[in-house]
Formats: sequence, C-alpha cells, structure tokens
Amino acid sequence: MSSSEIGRPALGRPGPGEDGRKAILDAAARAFARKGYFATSIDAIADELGATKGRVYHYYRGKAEIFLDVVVTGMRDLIAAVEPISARQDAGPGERMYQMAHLHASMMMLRNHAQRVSVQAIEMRSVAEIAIHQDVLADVFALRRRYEQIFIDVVEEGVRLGDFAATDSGLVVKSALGALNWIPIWYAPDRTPLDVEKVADTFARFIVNGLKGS
Amino acid sequence: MSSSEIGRPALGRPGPGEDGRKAILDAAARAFARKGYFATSIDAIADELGATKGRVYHYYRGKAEIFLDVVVTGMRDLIAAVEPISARQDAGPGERMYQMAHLHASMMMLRNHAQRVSVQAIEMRSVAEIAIHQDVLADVFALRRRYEQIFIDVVEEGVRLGDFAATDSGLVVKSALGALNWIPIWYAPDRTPLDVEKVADTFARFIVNGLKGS
DNA sequence: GTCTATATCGAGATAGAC
DNA sequence: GTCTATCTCGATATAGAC
Repeated sequence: MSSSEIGRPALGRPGPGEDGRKAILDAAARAFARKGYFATSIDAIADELGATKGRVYHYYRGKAEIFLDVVVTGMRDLIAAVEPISARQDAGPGERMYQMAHLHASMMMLRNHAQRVSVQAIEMRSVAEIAIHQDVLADVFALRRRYEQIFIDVVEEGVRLGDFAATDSGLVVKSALGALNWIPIWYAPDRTPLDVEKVADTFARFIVNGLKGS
Repeated sequence: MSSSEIGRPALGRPGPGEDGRKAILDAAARAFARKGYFATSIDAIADELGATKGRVYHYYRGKAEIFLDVVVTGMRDLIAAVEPISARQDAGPGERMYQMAHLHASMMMLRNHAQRVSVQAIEMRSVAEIAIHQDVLADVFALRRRYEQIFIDVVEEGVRLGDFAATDSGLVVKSALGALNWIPIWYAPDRTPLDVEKVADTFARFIVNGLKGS
C-alpha cells in the first residue's frame, strides 16, 4: 500500500492546507465526472471551484495528480464501506453478498461523481500523462485487486457451503462487479430520477440469484 | 434511423473509395481502443494505417467523424449478430437469453477493438467535438435503445411464461448488459489469455440464473 | 494563498505539390 | 489519392504581482 495510507493525501504538494485540497478534489470530481479527463481543463476545474488556475496549481502539480487523487479517494471510500460487511459473522454468504452488492450499487448512485471518475480511470492505464505516476497507479491496481478479492472470498465460501453453484469465482465476480460498475455510466441523478433503493435492491437480487444458480 | 442506413457509411466525405475508408476505420478502431479518443492523434491513426495524415483527411473531415463511424459500425455489427436470436421460435426465453448473452460476450472479446470504442462512446455525450454531430448521435442512441429493447422483450416474455422472476425488466436488462459491456474493460486478448468460450458460457449462465430467481 | 499575465507546445486541420 | 509543409489555437504549466 506504500504511498497511500489512510488519511494521507495520495498526491499533491506537501504541507498543510487539507481543506483547500479537499475543495479542489470535490470540484475536480464533479468536472471530471461531467466531461472526462481530457475534455476537462484546469480552467474548468477552477471555475467549478469558484477560483482561478493559480489556486489549483498551488495545491497540485498537475491535472494527472488531481485525477489520480480523486480516483484513490473514491476507491478507498468504496472499500471502507463494503469491506466490513464481508467479514460479518451473523449472516451467510448469500445475505452478505446481497448487502455488499446493495451498498456498492448505492455508492455508485449517491457518490456518483467520484465513482464515475474511478470507472474512467480503468481505461487510462496506457495514457502517458497518467502512466508516469507508476507509484500511485500501483496503489490503484492493488486497491482494485483487493476489492475483487473481497467478493471472491465470499463467493468461494458460498460455494463451499453449497449456497452458490460451483463456477469460476473470478469470472462470476467480474460479471457481478461489471453490472455494478456499469451503473455510473447510465445513472445520472438529474436525468434519471430513479429510486436509489429500488435500483440497488434489483441489482443485488439479480447478482445473488446469478450466483445461486438454478 | 435517417442517416445510418445499412451499407451506407454513417459519416465521411461522399464519393467512392469504400475500401480506403474501411482500412482507416480498422486502423482507427485499434488506435482508439488502445489509447482512447483524446489520447489518439490523427497522426497515430495514420501510423497504424501505414500512411500519413493526408490520407486520413482525404476520407474523413475530422477525428470525431472517424470515431463515430467506428462506433456506429460496431453497434450495427452487434445488433446484426444478436437480434436474429431473439426472434427464434424454436427456443424458450431462457435458452434464447443464454444464446444472446453468450454471443454478446463473444463479440466483446473477438471484436474487441470496435466494441471497446463503442463502450467509450457512451461517456462522450457531453464532449463538444462529439456533441456537434447531433444527427449521428441520435442514431447511436436509437441503436442502443433498440438493442436494449430486444433484451427487454425476451425478459418480459420469460416473466409472462413464468420462466423468469417478476421484476423491473428495464433494470435487470441494465444489470445484464452492464456485466457484458464491462468485458472489454478488463479483457485484453494479449494480457488475458482466457478461453473465450468459457468466459461467454460463465457470463451467460450467470445472467440467465439471475433472471430466473431462486 | 490567490490572482493575472505569459511562455510553450502538441495536435487538429488546411494548402498545395506530386 | 497521397504526401509534406504549415497555419492556428487551445490548454498546460509557470512567473511573478498583490
């Protein structure tokens, strides 16, 4: 996990000013979520913030750093929310998987900006500006692998207990997370006035049923 | 469907030279799939083609046009492959859904370049260069809606027949297509030496089970 | 810490030779 | 039809005033 301990900013210039950085992060998340990494200029982020470029460059060395900080923060939030559920002893794998999927789906809708940016990031491996930051990228990959493993462990426990049908656990987890990660791509809080709870419940039930088999 | 009748190029300068255009389309699909729309320069497309910018601009007015042509072509291919299955009379909804999902998954892997680009396109609605082409964008949306409707119809037939559990058919189709559309994001023919048939089968079974309920 | 210039440069697009 | 210049401009990033 090296450079991404909880609480420490993953990137950005050193020194204090945690609140200033946070405001930039939020503004950037909204801007990136709306237009994507390349179509979002630093000026656009500054506008969203109600400031000018100067402020942004005071806290961050460049656009790629801001982007990656949004991504890492979003992934940490997701893991911090979902991981505890996977370890609960009072529920079986089916019930835990339902709750994990339900919460993941909810986060995709309620924390839409940051999660949408995290999804974008997956396709940016090969972009030079981003690829430069090998260290942070390594953290991002590690976080993603760790998150997938949480789901894989629950699936395999379910298979052992006979609650889930036997299959390739890595692949079914990719199916399940694909369905969930796709949500930010079509869900837009303003254009799609859908009931968050209903969507989360439908997705979570679909996933658990898919794992149980027929 | 206006400007996108089958056989006619959706975009590009008028006149003959269908083969020249096709070669550009393939090269562009590979380049866009690798780096994404913005990180791919016209020079990079020309390189991939083994030519220079001049050739590209002879056939297309600009980068956005090439991109959208790749997208429309990819979506037409997908629909042309999957739609016939939905209409088959010799199989029930469960079996047809399995085959549709199986084929969709296979296309995501075997026609990886074009499909990866189509997935990218969904996030590009709001990008100015792309948004200019209202007419082609309308076609893209229509194609996507039509494709979703194919799946929705099969789901609703399955629910009527009691083969599938009753739910919001639009939402479960978004789950299913999310799982499938996510494939190009993690599947890379070179990095992921996975058995296409096995992946397609696992995904299709997961989806059909998810629809059947428990 | 925050702002207003401004340097710099990559890339889309065009003109015109061959 | 295909190429090689070349124009042009937007956006990153910096310098330095306040």
